This record gives sequence, structure tokens and C-alpha cells, in this order.
Amino acid sequence: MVRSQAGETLTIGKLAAAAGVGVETVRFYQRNGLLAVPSRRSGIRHYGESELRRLRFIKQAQAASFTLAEIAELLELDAGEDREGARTLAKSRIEASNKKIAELERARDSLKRLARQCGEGSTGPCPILSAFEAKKPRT
Amino acid sequence: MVRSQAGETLTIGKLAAAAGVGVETVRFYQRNGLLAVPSRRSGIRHYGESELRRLRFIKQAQAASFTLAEIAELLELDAGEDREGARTLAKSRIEASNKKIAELERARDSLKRLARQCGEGSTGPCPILSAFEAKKPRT
DNA sequence: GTAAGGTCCGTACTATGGTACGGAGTCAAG
DNA sequence: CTTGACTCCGTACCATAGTACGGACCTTAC
Repeated sequence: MVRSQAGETLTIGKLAAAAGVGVETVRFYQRNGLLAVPSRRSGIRHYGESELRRLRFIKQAQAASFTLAEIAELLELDAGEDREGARTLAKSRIEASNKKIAELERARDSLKRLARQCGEGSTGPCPILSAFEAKKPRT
Repeated sequence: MVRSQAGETLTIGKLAAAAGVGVETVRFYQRNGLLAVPSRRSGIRHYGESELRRLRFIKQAQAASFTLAEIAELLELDAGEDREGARTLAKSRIEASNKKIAELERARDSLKRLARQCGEGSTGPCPILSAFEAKKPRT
């Protein structure tokens, strides 16, 4: 039964290439339950749109600083249609993202200070360590 | 012999506690050249303000997404008073920080969308995967 | 003067996120 | 119907950033 347009049957190599990861990475995700291992019609497994979407999702989520464990959790919530759980997880992640963003902004400002103090002509101290002592406790 | 204000002689345990890290972490940093190993007057090594500052710096820089290798580099630049190098490194890190921040913001917005779509009453699909397909190609 | 607790040091182990390797099977082209 | 590329699978290995362990030594208090 040739169900569905065969246009969607990728081998693991094609799938990996399409998602911009390595074959080994796909296999790694399979081992870790992030990606289903499709059954095979013969010796070789075939993948479709959904796996590709999933892979891309994983990449996006990683870029968002999710760990693979968290991503797995998200995917499970999705599979289980657990709206409640998904919302909760999303909210806690939003919190975490905000924290991380604030942290990075603070750090970036320290770096800016550093770059300025070590500026072109100047001959002052350029104190890398103290550049990070950001908020002097001017209690 | 009580030489000098004994205020500044910390043992490794005190140092670690003061910086909010574990003793093993201090030793790990020493092994990796991030922290000098002070000579010892007797069997036990003693630490002062500068080591504490350095440790705190490392923590700050880590929060700023520097790797330990990069932090080591920064510390060397500091020691060598290499203004040029420090400025360059700082600038490249500022770039990286901006990128990371933007990435996190995008992710956070995806999460917000997700939380909203999975909102209280609705019974639709709550599509976690598509929540991350951020920029819908509304070509 | 001894017992508790801290330090010293090397080595080993952990978790995370892959990456590499080797042998066997499979598939498509020529 | 063979060759070469690709797949399958297990196992091993890598870097990063620690954490844990065990025996020896030191220090301090009682």
C-alpha cells in the first residue's frame, strides 16, 4: 500500500541534511527518545515531514537554551495534548528566559565598559577584572 | 607569628565559601590555570583578596556565557595589560551577547505564543511544535 | 597528646551533547 | 551481478565543567 505521496520518504542522510544536522546527531536523538525510530519497509528506515519538523523544532528549542531533556518533555506534552502541562512549562521557561536575558545584558554592559576603558588612545588601567565588578555596592 | 593583618589569609575552604563555590571547584580552576596556586608557608596554602576577586570575576564572566577558556584568555590579557587584545575580545563578546540575547528573545516570544495558544479555555490543538515555527512564511 | 576536622593531591567519575568507528547489510547504477 | 555509496547498530571517544574519593598530612582544641 503506497499510501501518501512518496515524495516524503527521506533516508536518514537526507533527513539530516535537510535539518542541517549530522546523521549521527539524528541517531543520537533517536537513542534519547527525542525522535521516533520509524519502522522499515526493508533494511532501511524512511522519514517524512513530521520527523523533519521535529528535528527543526529541536534546533529552535536548543537555540532557546532548552536542554534536550526539556525538549523531550515539551514533545511529550505535545504528544499527550497536555495543554495544562505545556502552558506551565512554557511559563517557567519564559521566566528563565527573562532571567537569562537580563544576565546577558548585564554582562554585555560590563563588556561595553571594558571596551570603553580600554579604548584606543587612553593609557589608564584597563582593568578587566574590575570591569565586571559591575554594580559597586554603593549601599 | 601573626604577621600582617590576618584578615586576608583565607584557607581554601574559606575562600571557596566566600566566593560561593566548592573547594573542588577552586582546585579545578587551579589545575586549569584560572587561579594561581599560592605558595605555602607551611603545609597549607593561604589566599587573599586578589584570589577572591578573581574567583568572583570568573563567576560573573561565566554568567555572561564566557567559557572557562575564554575567561582564562581574559585573565591573561589582564595580566599582560594587553589593551588591544582585551578590547578586541570584549567587542567580539558583545556581538555574541547581542546575538544570544536576540535568540533568547525570539524563543521567549515563541513561548509566549505557545502559552497563549494553550490558553485556559480553548480546546484546539495547542501545537507546541508549530509555536516554534516562529516566522510563518506568510510570503 | 590525641582526636576532629581541614587541607593536599592524584585519580576517577558524572552529565551533557554530540562525534567517530567498524563491521554488516542494503540499494541503485552500470 | 558487482561496485560503491549509503544505512544499521553497538560501542567508544571527545570537550566542557565540574564532583567525588581516598590516603596522607597539618592544625587546633580539648
